[in-house]
Amino acid sequence: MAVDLELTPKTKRPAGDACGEPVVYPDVARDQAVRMAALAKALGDPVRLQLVDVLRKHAGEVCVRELVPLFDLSQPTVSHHLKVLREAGIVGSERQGLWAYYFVISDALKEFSAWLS
Amino acid sequence: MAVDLELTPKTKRPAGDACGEPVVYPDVARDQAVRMAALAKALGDPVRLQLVDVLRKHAGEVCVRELVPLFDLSQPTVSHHLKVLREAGIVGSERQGLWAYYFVISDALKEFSAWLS
DNA sequence: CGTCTCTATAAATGGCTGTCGATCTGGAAC
DNA sequence: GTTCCAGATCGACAGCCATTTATAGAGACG
Repeated sequence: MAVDLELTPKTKRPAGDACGEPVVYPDVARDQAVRMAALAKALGDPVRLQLVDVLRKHAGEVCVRELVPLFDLSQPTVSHHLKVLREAGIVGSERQGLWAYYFVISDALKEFSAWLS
Repeated sequence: MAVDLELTPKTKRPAGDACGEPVVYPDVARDQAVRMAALAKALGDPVRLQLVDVLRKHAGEVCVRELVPLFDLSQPTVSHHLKVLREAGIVGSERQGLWAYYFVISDALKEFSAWLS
């Protein structure tokens, strides 16, 4: 799950030696880094992180109207944050009549979580 | 490790019932959300995520001069990203003579990683 | 039909961010 | 000393972001 870079030989500098030629590794995972950074970016806001937290604990049970008063924000702002999470693939939503129920997509954070561990 | 919100009773709506009164939980962890979101934000850039990855694998072995050519970026930009990571508490640096060696602070991502799992 | 409720979108805005070139600092080597 | 080198900082600029108010859309209900 490591994110390798666009380097090549994977030599190791002798311990005492100073900083010299770039020690370079093959570019295996620039796109992986882009994927995971996109997830991290979506989680990089306290509101969205709390949204994900509450949705993980109450998947499919919470409608937007219940989420709004949890934050000192207007309804459109909460809707905006939910949209960011949706576009990041972290949450999904299901509309039932007048209400929209959100839930965390279970495997969305798997790759990122594994890398982080 | 859950991030609770500024809610109170922790009632659960009957399953069939529609979206009604806000179901509210005690505000236990707004600051925790702020902390973790700051970490996520710092990781929310592919360059920084790759920096953390390479530093995790080569802690204290890599100087900035070796990091720069890994990215299609100028030295000041890489230095800027390292600063962001430093201010987020994710990496530290030690200056040895002319070179600066960076390393990932081991416990920095622990809380976030645990929440994510 | 009209009206009310819940949610999403639009437009505007102030602030933050990623990037660069140029410059500064401090140590090494001559 | 002077010169060179690694790294950090500065100033500027373009693009993105979080927020708000206002509005639109879609379904329930009378």
